[in-house]
Amino acid sequence: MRIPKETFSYPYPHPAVTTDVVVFTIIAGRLSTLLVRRANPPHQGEWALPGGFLDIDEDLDACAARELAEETGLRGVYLEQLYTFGATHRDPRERVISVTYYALIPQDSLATPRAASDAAAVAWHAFDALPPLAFDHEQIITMAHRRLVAKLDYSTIAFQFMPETFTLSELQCVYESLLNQKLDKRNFRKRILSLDLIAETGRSRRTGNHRPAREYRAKHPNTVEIIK
Amino acid sequence: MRIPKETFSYPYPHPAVTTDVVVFTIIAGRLSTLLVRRANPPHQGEWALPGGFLDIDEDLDACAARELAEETGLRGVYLEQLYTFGATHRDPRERVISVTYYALIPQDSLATPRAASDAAAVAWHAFDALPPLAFDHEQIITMAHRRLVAKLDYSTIAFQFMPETFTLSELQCVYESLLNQKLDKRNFRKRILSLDLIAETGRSRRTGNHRPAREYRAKHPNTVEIIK
DNA sequence: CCAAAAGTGTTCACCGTACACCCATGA
DNA sequence: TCATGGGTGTACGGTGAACACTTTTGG
Repeated sequence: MRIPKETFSYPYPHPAVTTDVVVFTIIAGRLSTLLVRRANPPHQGEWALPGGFLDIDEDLDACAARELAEETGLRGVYLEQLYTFGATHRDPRERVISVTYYALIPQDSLATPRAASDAAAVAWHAFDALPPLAFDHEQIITMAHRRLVAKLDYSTIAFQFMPETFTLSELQCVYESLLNQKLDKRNFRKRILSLDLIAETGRSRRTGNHRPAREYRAKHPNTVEIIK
Repeated sequence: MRIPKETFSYPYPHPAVTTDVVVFTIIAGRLSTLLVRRANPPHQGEWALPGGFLDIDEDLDACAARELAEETGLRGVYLEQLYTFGATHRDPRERVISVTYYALIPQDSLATPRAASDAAAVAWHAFDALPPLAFDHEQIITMAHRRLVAKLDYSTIAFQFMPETFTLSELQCVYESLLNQKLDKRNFRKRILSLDLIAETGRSRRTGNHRPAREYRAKHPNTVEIIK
């Protein structure tokens, strides 16, 4: 028995629209990205960005947030539109316009990626050891990384990688991972504290055979401020 | 006699995709934007950004460049993707995703805007005296302006407003229009010359009852460099 | 008492800012 | 000779970069 398929008709051709999300976090001190292994053609078996088709009555931001939630279970994280990719043959099936986003999630958060229906697997990959990627997704990740690094020194975007409480050494470690260089401890602390954006919790962290570190929290955890 | 209309069908609904372009220039020392008066509903008779539907086999950048050329006759000008707007009811006809761009064209260039088929009129409007705009186009222009101003102090984007040759006073005037504040002449010249991005042509401009100004040209007229 | 990371100040070079007068030309 | 915009140098303060030792804890 054949079920008659519903179709949607237009007087001129329409492209498909998707959102794809570059999800960054820091795992064991290394910048990492969430990738899904494609279950279906095209590019079956290759790694790709999480993403999917826009529902016809869904806002773009909502679509990206939904894709992110489906893959990681996380809600309320930092999500920002990156760029829109629309080269004519970037997807062999049909014309696809991809509105891309990037998301930052706190380091070592219990983000347990779960494979969605159309993915064979989901996994974190270190940014400096990415596998070959489907479609134009390598280009997208490269652009996301450049944007992230650029925002480091005129915004407080790095705080989005921190859990509720953290130490200055942990924060410095995040900056060092992103910039891929060592920073001077005294200058770093001076600069961060002068921003007046974090406060001591009064507690301290004991994490080994050494002096405990003071614990801090962001004063405005849900906002990214532009500096200067 | 009825001509049978061709239609295009899809198994799930597709949004329409347009590009809209915020065209900036400087006219008589004032930042100005190109607007078209809509000939058809919706928002008939209101001012809107130039733009139109993406051809199914046309790259996004090409679509924006084509719209720009159709309205102004200009080719090869600076064009950069701005943001993608896709709120569900931003267009009452159907779901429309707008990939927006902004363009910068040299001041007082002979850009003779000509009304395209779907526009009743085309005109330059001073940025600080814009009329009410159709759709969400005011929001788009506001974002374009913020981006432009932000890029002023970490890139050489302002050179895109200059014709082939120009004087330092003209360049300073462009900065002052965009920043909406007066700048110190000596500091401005020192800063610009230290970038080593412009060269004297050897000629000078005589434009009144006063000392003629030295004429300069950009060393790399078609590139926007990031400073620092 | 030893190992390991936390915490702390000063010096210097460079850059952005403030500021006022002479120059070349046309009328 | 006068009106008009073109063209020039210096002094100061603030910010970013370089740099080494003491403190606190657990084992």
